[in-house]
Amino acid sequence: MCPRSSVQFEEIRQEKKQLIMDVALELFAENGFHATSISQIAKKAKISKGLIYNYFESKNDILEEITRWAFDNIYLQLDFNRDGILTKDEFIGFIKATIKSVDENRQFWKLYFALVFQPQILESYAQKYTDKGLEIVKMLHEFIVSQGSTTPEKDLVAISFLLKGATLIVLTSPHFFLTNDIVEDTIDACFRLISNNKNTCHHEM
Amino acid sequence: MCPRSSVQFEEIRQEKKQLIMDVALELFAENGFHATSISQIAKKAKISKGLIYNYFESKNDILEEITRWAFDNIYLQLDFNRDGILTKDEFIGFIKATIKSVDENRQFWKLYFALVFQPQILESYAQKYTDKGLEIVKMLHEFIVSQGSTTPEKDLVAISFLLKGATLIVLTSPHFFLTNDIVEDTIDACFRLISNNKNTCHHEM
Amino acid sequence: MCPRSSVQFEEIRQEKKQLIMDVALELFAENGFHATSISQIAKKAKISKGLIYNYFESKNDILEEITRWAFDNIYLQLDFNRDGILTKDEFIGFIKATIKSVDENRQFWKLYFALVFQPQILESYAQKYTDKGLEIVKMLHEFIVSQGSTTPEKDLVAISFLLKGATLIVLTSPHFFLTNDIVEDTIDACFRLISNNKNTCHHEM
Amino acid sequence: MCPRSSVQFEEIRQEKKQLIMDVALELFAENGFHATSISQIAKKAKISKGLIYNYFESKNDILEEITRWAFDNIYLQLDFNRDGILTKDEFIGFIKATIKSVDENRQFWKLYFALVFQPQILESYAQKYTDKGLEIVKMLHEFIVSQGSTTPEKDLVAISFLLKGATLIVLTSPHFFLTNDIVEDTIDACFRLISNNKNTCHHEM
DNA sequence: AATGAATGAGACTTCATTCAT
DNA sequence: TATGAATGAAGTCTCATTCAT
Repeated sequence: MCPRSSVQFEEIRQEKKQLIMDVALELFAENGFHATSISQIAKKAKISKGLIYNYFESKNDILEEITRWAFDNIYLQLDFNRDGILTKDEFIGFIKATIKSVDENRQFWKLYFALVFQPQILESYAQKYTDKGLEIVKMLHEFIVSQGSTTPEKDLVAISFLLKGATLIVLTSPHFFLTNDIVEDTIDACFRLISNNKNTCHHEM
Repeated sequence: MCPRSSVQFEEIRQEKKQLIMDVALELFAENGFHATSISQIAKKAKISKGLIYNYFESKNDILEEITRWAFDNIYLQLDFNRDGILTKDEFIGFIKATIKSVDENRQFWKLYFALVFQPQILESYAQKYTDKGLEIVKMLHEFIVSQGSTTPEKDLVAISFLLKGATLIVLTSPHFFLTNDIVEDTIDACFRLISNNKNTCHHEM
Repeated sequence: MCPRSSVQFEEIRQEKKQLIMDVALELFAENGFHATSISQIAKKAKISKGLIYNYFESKNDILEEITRWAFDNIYLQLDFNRDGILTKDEFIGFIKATIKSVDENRQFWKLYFALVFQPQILESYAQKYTDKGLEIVKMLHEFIVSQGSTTPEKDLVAISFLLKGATLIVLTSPHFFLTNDIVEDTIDACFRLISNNKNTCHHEM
Repeated sequence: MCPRSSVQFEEIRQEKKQLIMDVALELFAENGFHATSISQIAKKAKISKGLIYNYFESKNDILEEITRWAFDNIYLQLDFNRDGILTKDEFIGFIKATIKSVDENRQFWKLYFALVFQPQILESYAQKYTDKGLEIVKMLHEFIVSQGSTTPEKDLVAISFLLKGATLIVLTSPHFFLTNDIVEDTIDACFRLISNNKNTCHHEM
């Protein structure tokens, strides 16, 4: 049974690799990168330690591949701006998708925030994340302007905070809030901010 | 050749202990708890590894003491609700103080967020943090109601998100924003949200 | 290039584990548990320190496994009382076996006495040893009675002392006595004590 | 109060030294030499660690001094053979004194046996102990002969075993036996052995 | 005489990684 | 492809000992 000959090798490889990444993501997200050992991953994936090194060069490489994969499959999907201009529905869709993504890919997003706070773990993707972030910001800015806001910069900042805060809450307090409520409240607040500044109030600090 | 007095010893102890905690906080915040070794702390503090164990029972104990200390000296100060009711100025002061605190105690707050995402590292303080958090939420809710908001729950959620998002931005993107701007924009957005529900705008400072 | 079969692995494990236990017993017996380091064991066994932890959970675990093993393979054999009653030959066999066992398993018995004097090192087996000891005492008592002794309690005590003393001498002064002489003298003394109470002497072998 | 000038220094020194030795003996006997730390000794003696090194050169030195002291004050007293010949009463007194000494100096004798089993801890006194032991053996032999034993060698061996076993029991099972009973039984057995061999029985092995 | 802060060697233990099979 | 025994560096922690005061 030992020397297998078949053309499905590549398929098996891909499945094994994905299995390892899935398990590793779960453990990294739950316990942190440094607190997760190769042994743990191997045991949970029900394979040997050695096999992992058949698919990945190092423990760090697992993290990098997870990040690359998640970046392509999760982060990149957060883009509704196909034609460069966001309609109102697209904006709503974007907010909704972002928060739902966090809810559904909890593990990745926990890892994402961990990496944001300890950027030296994985320097290679910092720039990629930043670029994508700027792109989103630009997209939002254009939308706010298109909605007739007279203080688009202020609104952009506030909406960014709102969204960031919302995702954080989804991640850290899932038992306190329903995701749907969070989505609704966030969208609602966004529009109240945009529409409100047509008769904005000034106060100094 | 008299031995040092116990007062002298106590002084030395306090100074050295604080030194270790300062250095450890810096490294924990920068690299994470697990990625920071006792050796690194010792080297950076310019003392021997062994000495650290004269002051702390374990690496975990260092973290606990840092957390305890920071909790008492940083987190607890974020409370302007001395009499149970927040005035408008106190609310503004609270927002301002929160964001400034994050800006000024960047290291602690990075550690705080890391611990939020890996709560198993330090279980002892989770409850304390949660309790404090709930207290703040209650305080904010009362303020929003006192301001005549017709949708206080919605506003509370939105303001919580705003504040959380703002602190996160202060921590992670200090080069993109001026803290003063963040403070101003956050306060501004808060009031726009609250006042928006009344369809009027008459808050002065 | 097939992987080893699990049978092969099991073989390797058993051999290596026994090697470590043999070496550790030797060093524990010679230098004491606390004075023996994992490094010493590894060096003497010609393996790496790390490998030891592939087989044992801790240094204490090595001691426990040695003790468990020795208990089953050495201590438990000191029982000739298969049917609950000791014949004269069985008694002689028991004395002989006990002393020979000490002579042949010098290392274990040195460790045994060390543990008797520092019971806190290994609390798990104290009870087991005690139970076995009481069983032996009971067996001896019955034998002495069966031999018609008029002072079985006195004889039991004396014979216990004799045997304990004999084993101690075998352990500590092997160069002063021949084991065979010790065996003979001990048996001789036992019977002299028993028969003395009857003022007769008629035991053959 | 610091620079004291007095002639009682030497007295204080002796008292302190004895205090340290007492505490150290207690801990060594209870936990073993290696498992006892200088810190423990200092704490239990209510002095500082540093002070110990004012009186002893090293941890090993403490052990040596304890052993020297105990040898002179405990072990050496086990000698009733003032004039080279042991009377019957002196023999009884010797047995009694030996067992009582073990009972009363439990800590030292536990340490003694620990050192017997791990002689490399303290090589300097091994010879001294051995010499003393041989002297006692010689004394006993002469007594046995003087009592008219026809098999003095056999008796000597048996009595040695008896005594060794008795001391061991006193040390390890103090709750099972009354020391007085042990003394009585041991003396009784000794004389039964000596007197019995006037009509000894032969059996082969 | 007395203190305890400070050191550094070395203890136990973990773990990423290699390698023979 | 797959295994897990094996390694060795590095981590946490302990402790005998030194030393300034």
